[in-house]
Amino acid sequence: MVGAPDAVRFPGPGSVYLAVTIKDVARDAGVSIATASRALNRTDLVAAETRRQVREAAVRLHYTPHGGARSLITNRTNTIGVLLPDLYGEFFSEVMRGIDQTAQREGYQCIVSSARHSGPTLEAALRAMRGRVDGLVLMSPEFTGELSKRTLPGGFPVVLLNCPPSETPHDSLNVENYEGAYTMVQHFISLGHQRIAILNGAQGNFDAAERLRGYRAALGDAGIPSSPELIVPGDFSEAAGEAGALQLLQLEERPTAIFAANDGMAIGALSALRDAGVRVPEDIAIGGFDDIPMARYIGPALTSVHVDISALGERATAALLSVLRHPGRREFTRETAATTLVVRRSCGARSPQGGPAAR
Amino acid sequence: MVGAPDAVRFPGPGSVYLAVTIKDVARDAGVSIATASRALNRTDLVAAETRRQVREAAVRLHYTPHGGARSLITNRTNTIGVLLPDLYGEFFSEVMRGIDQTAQREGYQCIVSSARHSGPTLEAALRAMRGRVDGLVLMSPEFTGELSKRTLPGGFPVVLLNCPPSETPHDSLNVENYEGAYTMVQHFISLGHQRIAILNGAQGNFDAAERLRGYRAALGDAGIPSSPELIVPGDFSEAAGEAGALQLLQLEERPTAIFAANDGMAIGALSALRDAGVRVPEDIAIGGFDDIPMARYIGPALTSVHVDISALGERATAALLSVLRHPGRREFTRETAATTLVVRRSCGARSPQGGPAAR
DNA sequence: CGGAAAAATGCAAACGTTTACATCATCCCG
DNA sequence: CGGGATGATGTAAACGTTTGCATTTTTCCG
Repeated sequence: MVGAPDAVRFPGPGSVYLAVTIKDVARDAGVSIATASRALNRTDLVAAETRRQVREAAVRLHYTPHGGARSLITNRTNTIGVLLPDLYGEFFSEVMRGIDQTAQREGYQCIVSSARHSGPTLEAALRAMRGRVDGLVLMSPEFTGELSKRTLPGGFPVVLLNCPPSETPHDSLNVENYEGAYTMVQHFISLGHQRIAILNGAQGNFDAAERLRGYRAALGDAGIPSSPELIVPGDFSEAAGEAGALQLLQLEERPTAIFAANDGMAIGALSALRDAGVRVPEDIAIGGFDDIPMARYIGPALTSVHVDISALGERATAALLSVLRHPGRREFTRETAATTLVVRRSCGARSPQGGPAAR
Repeated sequence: MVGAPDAVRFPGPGSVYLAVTIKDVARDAGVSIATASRALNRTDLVAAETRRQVREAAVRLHYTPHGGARSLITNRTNTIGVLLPDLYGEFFSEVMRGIDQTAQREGYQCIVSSARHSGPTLEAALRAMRGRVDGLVLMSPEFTGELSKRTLPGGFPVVLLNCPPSETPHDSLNVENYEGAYTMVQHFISLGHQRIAILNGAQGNFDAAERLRGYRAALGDAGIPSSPELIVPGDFSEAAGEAGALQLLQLEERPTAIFAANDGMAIGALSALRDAGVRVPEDIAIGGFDDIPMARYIGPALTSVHVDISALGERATAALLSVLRHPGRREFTRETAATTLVVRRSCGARSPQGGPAAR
């Protein structure tokens, strides 16, 4: 151990601790900066003994490469940005799990930011990330092609997750919302239900719109007229589910089944019905969407449209990493994630199977 | 609009899109780099007209400052690192929400990483973040002072969230696990319960250990002998709660109350009891810990030890930012987050109040 | 032992910023 | 009209890396 690092980085409002640079390591190991760099990275270009010394010095001095400086020269940050609409509930925690897992496995970090839905904030978040990330996983049901033009440098690698389809040059991955909702409602119909309500998702939300479309189509195809009072607005929150269910209970002619556009609202609705003394599924059947891990544990166990949520994150990230690795390619993929109906007690089907095993 | 950017950054395995630098902006606006930089940052040093031109050029060219280059010279990244033990469930999503919200409000980004619990991976994650962040929020029930020594440069700003207490020079914030558990069990006792079981958290987890300690103390102080078969191991998952409850049902003398060390396990236990035809709270009372947002919506509504989860993230982040802003200071704070018992139906108390209003 | 090839290492440029300092233009006041 | 103060802008150094190229050292073979 030769000398102390030569520079004590001072209270620039960021940090106080003494910054040890590769220069310090080099000096300590008695080699040049270049050799130190090589010894720490592609180990084949340097003599074994030298490498050992450099490594030891690095450990001893607690050397940390300065990510910024490195990315400056290599033109890559090894970081992906993740932009989520908001960080509520189990759904997003699952998506993040998939993203982070995949990114980490491939040696990437994640910068995550959740945008309150307004356009300007989304834009601000996007701006703040540019220059710090190699690519973006963007999950925003309000994302438009126009916004893309305005905020993303042309050709910047982006994967759109659950965004409205647009003609923008990006890869995309979408849940089969329409199909899932259709199947769920069809299932209700096959059980004999005719009066089926929907707790709708947030206004202007693409997923919500698609699920509503599936609901309508299933009714239409079965020749069941849809009645407006059975379509109640919501926002994906438990509270909205509760409120929506109460509203439906007020109707002269109550629905016999309720399709909630996500599990959170289904759970809220279940709670409201329980409080009101309405039996599920005997009096009213309930179905949700997403099949969050908890769905199987609540009472009664929730019938839901299963989405492999963490796989969503994994696939989006994998797609992004693939773009990062093969930058020449200019084909834009449009993937979809299939859904499966998981029948449990809440819908009143006679012999509920378990559905996909829980994680 | 004068010219195209002079450099097309090429497929360094990171990115393809053409990188526009401040140099391009300067040329386009007909000024020097320095003036461009000033116009984009501290606006007072430059003539109004010049500023306008530079700004326009920046917008027109989709200029993005290179975060790395900037941090190189300013010695701050405006980014904080967040290290979470794992990304399961609503708890972490809530914590993240608090962290991200606070960070964003103060102009900081978050790099988040979840570490599988083994020591080496935690260390790797820590290493990967160094040099990219100004400070760290570290949530790891396995974090030890020894590990700190080995991985963190001396004086690096870190806030420990729910970590085992240690003598390391860092700020820390801990939930009052002991007190919360004590209160919960005491509540059971006040309701007349004598045979109270606990579904314990993960082995080696500090929070879990503290909650168990509170459980034991409450029993001891009430003169109730604790019996080993009422202490069942778990890991904070719903599945573990289910399994644990089943195990308790096998006992010759069943418990009359179950304290689950977190809400996830409580929900798993509820599910098991429901399937077994055991009524809650009449036959067995149940209490949880954390009071995740969903706790009030499940059936029966879950009595739980309320923790303001997102506030946990907020406070930790605020503490970190405060350190970043006042680097001279060498006092290390040890904050605790109080808990409150929220009585709902699952514990069988006669007149459950609502507890803190749900968000 | 000589010399060429191979291996190891060093030198220096470059990455995109910010900023201290120097320079230049402008203004104001005597 | 002169000159100092002020304001606007430019020049260049520095931040910590990586890497092409030059240089030195080692190895190997005849």
